[in-house]
Amino acid sequence: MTEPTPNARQRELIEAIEGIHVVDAGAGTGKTFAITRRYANLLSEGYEPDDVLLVTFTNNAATEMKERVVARCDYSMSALRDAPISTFHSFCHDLLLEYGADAPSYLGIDDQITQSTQLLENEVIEADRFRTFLSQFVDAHPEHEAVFRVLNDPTALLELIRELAAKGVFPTVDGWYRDGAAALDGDFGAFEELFAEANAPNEGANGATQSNLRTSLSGFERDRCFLPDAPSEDELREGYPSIDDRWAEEAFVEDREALTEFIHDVYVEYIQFAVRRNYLNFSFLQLFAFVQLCEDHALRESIAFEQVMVDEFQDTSEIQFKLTLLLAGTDNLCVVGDWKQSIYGFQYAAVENIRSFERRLRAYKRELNGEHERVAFPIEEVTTIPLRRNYRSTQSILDLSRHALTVPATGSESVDRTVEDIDGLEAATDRDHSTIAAFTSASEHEAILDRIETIVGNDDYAVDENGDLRTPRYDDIAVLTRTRRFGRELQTTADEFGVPVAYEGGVKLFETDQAILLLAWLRILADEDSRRGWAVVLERAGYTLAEVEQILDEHTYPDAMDAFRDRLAAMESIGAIARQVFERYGFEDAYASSLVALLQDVSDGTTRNLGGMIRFIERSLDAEATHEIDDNPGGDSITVQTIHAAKGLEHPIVIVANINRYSFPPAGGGDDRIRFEDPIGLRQTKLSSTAHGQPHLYDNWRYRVLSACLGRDYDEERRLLYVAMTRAQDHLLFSAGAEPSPLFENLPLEPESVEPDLEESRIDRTEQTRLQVSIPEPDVPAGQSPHALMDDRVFEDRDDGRGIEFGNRVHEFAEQYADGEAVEPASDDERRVRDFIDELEGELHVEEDAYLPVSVGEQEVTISGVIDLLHVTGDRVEIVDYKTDRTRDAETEYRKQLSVYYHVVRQLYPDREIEPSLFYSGKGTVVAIDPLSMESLSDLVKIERESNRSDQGENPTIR
DNA sequence: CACGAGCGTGTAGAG
DNA sequence: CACGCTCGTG
Repeated sequence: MTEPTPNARQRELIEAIEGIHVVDAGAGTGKTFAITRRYANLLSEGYEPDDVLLVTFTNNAATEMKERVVARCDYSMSALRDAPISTFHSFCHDLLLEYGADAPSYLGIDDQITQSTQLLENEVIEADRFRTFLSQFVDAHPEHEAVFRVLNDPTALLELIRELAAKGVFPTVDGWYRDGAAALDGDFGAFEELFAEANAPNEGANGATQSNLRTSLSGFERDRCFLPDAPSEDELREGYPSIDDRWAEEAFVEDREALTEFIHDVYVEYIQFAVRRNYLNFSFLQLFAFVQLCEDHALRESIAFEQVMVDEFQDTSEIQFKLTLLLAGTDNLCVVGDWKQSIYGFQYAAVENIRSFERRLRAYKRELNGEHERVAFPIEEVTTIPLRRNYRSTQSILDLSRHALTVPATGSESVDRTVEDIDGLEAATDRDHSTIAAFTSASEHEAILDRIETIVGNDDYAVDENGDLRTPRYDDIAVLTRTRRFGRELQTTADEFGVPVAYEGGVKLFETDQAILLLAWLRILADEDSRRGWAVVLERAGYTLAEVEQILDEHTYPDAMDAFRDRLAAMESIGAIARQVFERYGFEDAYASSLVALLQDVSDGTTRNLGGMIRFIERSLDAEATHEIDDNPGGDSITVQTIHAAKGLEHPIVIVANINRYSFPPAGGGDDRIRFEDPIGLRQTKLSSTAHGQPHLYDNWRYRVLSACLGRDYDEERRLLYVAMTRAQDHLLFSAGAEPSPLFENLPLEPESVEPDLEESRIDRTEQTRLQVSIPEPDVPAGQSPHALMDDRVFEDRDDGRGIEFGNRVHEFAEQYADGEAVEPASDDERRVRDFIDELEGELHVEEDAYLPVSVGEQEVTISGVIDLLHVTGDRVEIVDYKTDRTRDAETEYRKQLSVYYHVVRQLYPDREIEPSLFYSGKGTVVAIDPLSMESLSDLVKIERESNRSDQGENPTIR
């Protein structure tokens, strides 16, 4: 894309090099473009890269900025490599390594930050260390027993520490840093206002009705057990239509000394624990950098930048705002953001940082200048530059998106803001060809896929490309979801129907097939839960449930698997084991390599602590840990991602999906028992007491009242919806299921109820480098392996063969050899296999799983098996099954097996000729097989099932 | 008809 | 824990 000419507002920003500027940069208004141009302009005005701090939200954004700056100025990439263009976290990291050795001393902690201090990025590992810390903490502090008993989830405590750190509340060894203690107490004045608001009478048809507060306190005692000092529901709700004002103070004022002490001790001792063990988490990085900059005046003054720019300011936390002020040596400060796109509240982003920029600026300057002048520059003059010209979407999309910010998120919520209060964006294009539509369906996944099939190739959904409209493709479409789960489900359904999908964003790495198999093998190796491990491994190999059970009961594991286990047992490191497992199963993808890297990292590369590793994986599963994985298969596929992941991106056609009750907004909230909330401060929802003789957890009635006043804020949900909508360039669709969310129903749309009909689109048009096979819905179909179809009488009295063991060895060799491993043939048969493989010129796929759905009457049955070798060339695909038989007696039975593979492979490679064949290793001959039709296979399954019904009972289902 | 009480329900996001 | 539904009452 050629760089456009900046518009008037953008030019104002680019050229405004002095003074404080708040850039209110709406979605798609060329923010990154303007920032990079401004940066380049600063350089051309004589600033050195070292004079200019540019803070970005992610490391990727930092790299992109650098690249774009390089394109605009005389500096090279290498000259800018060390320029301060980075995230807050990396900046703090660098600062601490260089100057922060003594930062802990300002909190009264003796240990130093050293060059070997590591940044601990993995949260599961940190949670692990925190648990270790906590158990020794409890032993050392019997006085905290009562508060500790209240905790249900120890990691929630770590979460609380992170929150306090992000809000600038730090402990010192014997108290709180600066005015941290005040924040913990909360602000009664501010609370009183919330109380009054919640307690104001409502207007009914015949005069005043009870206040929201009074309503929500009905059922005050339901499912609860309070201490005897709690008022009864009748006492509390005595007044009408409002409850008595005295309850504000009664509820707010509470003895929280034990709680505060507990949190203080856990907090400060955990910091000590971390520093002593040479690690810091993201939160402590900022905490120590802040403290160092605060206390070391000489350092602060020497670092102070002449120019500071902060991007995505709406997603900064309180501590980051303050860090910004400490790092700015002059009032040449420029923050860029859009409150409407603030969606990281759960990472403690404070939308007020940008919404109330000037108020916070004044408050923080005053606070930081308490006993020493740290922020010397004047802050009186703040210039706001609004960027309103949108280069992404059509006007109709932009007009609709404003409604997202005013839609009630629940049936009863009233939003005190109207569309007119929202600054609208103005489309740069005159063209408005947008289709804006909404649909609901009881089967939402299918309805979405159905709609996608309608869109692709349909000029009603033509998209703009350099000013011309063209026919839409799959890769023009993005499905954006609030929750990751829905995206993953959709991906599964799409695979099933052959709609090409690329899922982008965080992946729950430990829920992938790769990790599940690895975990299974680790369990087998460590002999912990080994039955579970074997079950997974055997099922994966295509054994039916009944077969698996038999093997498990009799411990008659297939020889090849036994041998493989022994091989793994000899491995030195977890990384080697993982690599070996993935190699065996043919996983050469991004998931596998990320897992190897991660596990290597976790185990410090050397130790082979299987039990520890199993627990790490289990806990990661439990914590639903996600990892960013670059797994874009390329090609023409739709994008599925969460709204969070889509931020900053754009797509020609956007489908905002799963706008359903309990999903968007998501239901519930944390059940953390110790919380820190503005303005009530630190609170516990449960109290431990022996009021009735026995120690017992009681509900805290005060918290119950306080939380009723706080209410729930759905602004962030609306902003998420806004972000989703403003990703769309040409067309914007909304989808919901059987129970749409109020967010969906209250948008000015006319939803259409649809009944998806995907029969016709069930054609596989995917052809990807990685072999992917569709696995049908798990609940209906029954599973079989191709061997079940075969008449095994032909195998019974064969003394010509050399037994299953020999066969397995040859297969094992063939697999390893085709994979390029350095293995030597140990028999004539293996030598013949080697020669055969050497002749093949195309791409080889080894041990591929094949799943074939077959309709038998009403039922869907899945036949699964493992293809020994696929040989793929430009125009054909050869399916090879090795046989060590000396005769061809069993060929009619093998034909059934190969037919199953044939139909699976045919779907994967629709444009190529498929050649199923047997390789007889005894003679080195290849025999082509004429595949059976689907109908014949279906009949075979039917016959096989009828003959088995008597002794098998219900057919087992597999997943 | 209007309001309030009682009850069943389902439970994220990401560096 | 807070939604929305249903049922009971004035």
